[in-house]
Amino acid sequence: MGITIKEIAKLADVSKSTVSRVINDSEHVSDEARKKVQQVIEETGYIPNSLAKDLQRNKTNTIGVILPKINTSTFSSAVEGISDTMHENGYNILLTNTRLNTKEEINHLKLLKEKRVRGILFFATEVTKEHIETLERIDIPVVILGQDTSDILDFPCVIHDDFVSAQNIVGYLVAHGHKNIGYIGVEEYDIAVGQLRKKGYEAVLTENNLEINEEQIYKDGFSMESGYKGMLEIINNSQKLPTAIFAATDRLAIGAIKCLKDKGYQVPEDVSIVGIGDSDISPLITPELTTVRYDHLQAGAKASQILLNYINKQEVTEKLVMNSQIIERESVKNV
Amino acid sequence: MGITIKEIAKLADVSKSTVSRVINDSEHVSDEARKKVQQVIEETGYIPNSLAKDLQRNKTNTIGVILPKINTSTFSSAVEGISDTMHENGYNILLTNTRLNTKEEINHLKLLKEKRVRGILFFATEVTKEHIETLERIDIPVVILGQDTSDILDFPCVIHDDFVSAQNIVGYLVAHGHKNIGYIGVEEYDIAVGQLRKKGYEAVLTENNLEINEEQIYKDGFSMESGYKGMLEIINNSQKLPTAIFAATDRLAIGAIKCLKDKGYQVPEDVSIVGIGDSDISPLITPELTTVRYDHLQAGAKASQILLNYINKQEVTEKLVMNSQIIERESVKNV
DNA sequence: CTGAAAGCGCTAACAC
DNA sequence: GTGTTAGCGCTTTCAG
Repeated sequence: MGITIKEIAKLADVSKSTVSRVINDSEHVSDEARKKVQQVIEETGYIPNSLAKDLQRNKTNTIGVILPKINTSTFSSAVEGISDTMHENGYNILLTNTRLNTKEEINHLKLLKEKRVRGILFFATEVTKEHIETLERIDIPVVILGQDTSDILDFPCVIHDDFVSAQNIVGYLVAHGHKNIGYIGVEEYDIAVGQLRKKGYEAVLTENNLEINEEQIYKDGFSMESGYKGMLEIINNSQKLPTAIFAATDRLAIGAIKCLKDKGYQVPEDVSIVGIGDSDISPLITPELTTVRYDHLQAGAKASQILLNYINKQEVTEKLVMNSQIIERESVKNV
Repeated sequence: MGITIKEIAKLADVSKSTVSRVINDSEHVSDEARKKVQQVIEETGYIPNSLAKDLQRNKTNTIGVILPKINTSTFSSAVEGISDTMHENGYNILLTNTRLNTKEEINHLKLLKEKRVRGILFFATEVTKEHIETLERIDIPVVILGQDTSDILDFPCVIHDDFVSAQNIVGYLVAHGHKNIGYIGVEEYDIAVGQLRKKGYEAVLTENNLEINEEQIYKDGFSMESGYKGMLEIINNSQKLPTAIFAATDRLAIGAIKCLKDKGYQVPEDVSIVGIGDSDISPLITPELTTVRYDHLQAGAKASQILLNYINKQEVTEKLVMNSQIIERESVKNV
């Protein structure tokens, strides 16, 4: 059963209250009593039960984190950032992984409420009516990461500006003389990655009076394989191969590069490629990938800070747009 | 404050017990009562407080995970595996990150005890007397990952056989004709990575009557930069460049490759390189890295299963050695 | 400075 | 089938 405060009290010949006081570093305890209690604690190896404490206090020091996947550099970096700043502030992290199953998110939200977490960091993909309803009901500070929910939800969010990033990097391609640019992205249920990045791409093409060629647009999942398959489709379906490809994520870009190599094309000599995200792999592949850097660790840290402020009823940034920058490497050539 | 079981009881015009029964899917509740209670719960959005429940039951369904870093493919994959199998079995994960600070481990252990986690998955690096003492005192099922603690600790562990893996991959180098093989590793306070892998390397050289050349041995941290620096040192200090390098981890190997390239050497034409770990980056770099595959996701899953058995007082594998295999890619040439 | 007592929200006998 | 009761281990008034 484990030893309790009551037994410590008995052994130290004081009351529970006194033991509680020394545990919680309260003043108003005589040195003598404190010493005795500490000694007993030391001897017995007593470790207080925070369930009881949290119940009584009606608050925990646990932060819930909901993410769709963990073994990916985006999320694990963000979690590292979260973990850093939460640890510094005395909070622990309860991790829940929806494994890309959006339906599960609602359950995870409820689970975290059951645990009475003090706040939630929610890596959102899509946000349905049911999400909104649950989020509002649970009455826990939440910060949304990765999706701009500022006009549908009354919670702070921290995002990268996907539309602008896509514009920038596609603009970079245009500036390098590319006029025929293909697109490999993900399904559009994902607002940030699926829709915004595609729209940024389209905006730049339209702006520059370049043709948007449907058979050079491909959308599927997030995996490297999707990137590979996308590139393959574009190769097979194109009358004329695009001179450049904008991939919505680095991972996709890497898959595409692999495909091009397999098919005997050279990157960037035959086809230039860019991505978004600056995955840790990107500088290591050949050619090193030109991309847009998103600092996920920093995003995690910032989001944590916002959540902390929220919890402490301080002023809160409603929408933090992380800035991003183009990282020029080797996968684009002038044309 | 949140709504409680008591209020649900009142609204549904039944007792707390009945509400508790329907929440916990107990039989012995009339359909009528159940329906009424469920309706009230639905209407109010009531979500039970698991702190109270866990306190009363004297058990939680959360598992503590202690790791030294999260944004690395080794750990995030392991956590993915853990998360998968724990989720399937109705457990949640409390993550604690020591950020490579070994001294912190003891505190994290205590913290998890406070939270009364049901079991702990502990990614160990070194295991000191204090560790042992704490581990034994907290009286919680623990499974150790990454270090063979079978003769000092009475807890199950799951490991990769680092000695044998190192032997195998260095043997592979020897089989390809290499006689002058350098080593880039990590400090030896880390038993598995620092000591065992080095010993495996030395064993093979000795066995084959090859010279162990101290200026071609370098030890430092785990980062890519360490690999780079290590390679640089070896280049600078060697009378004659080794024909092959065994790096204790893929990350180190990748750093070393980068250095070689920067210095104008070709891999594997000038120097062959191998690593251990099969990081997800390894097949993507140029040249693709020949290495030993460790399946960390699987290791996480297996360790979880062992922990679960331990918790349920079923029989437990005391020491699970995950097998590993050489993945032949492009970074080694015959000499 | 210290102890007694009440109670956090819930479960689990035990009666009815 | 259902309600009553007694805590789980702790904090927190409130007296003394």
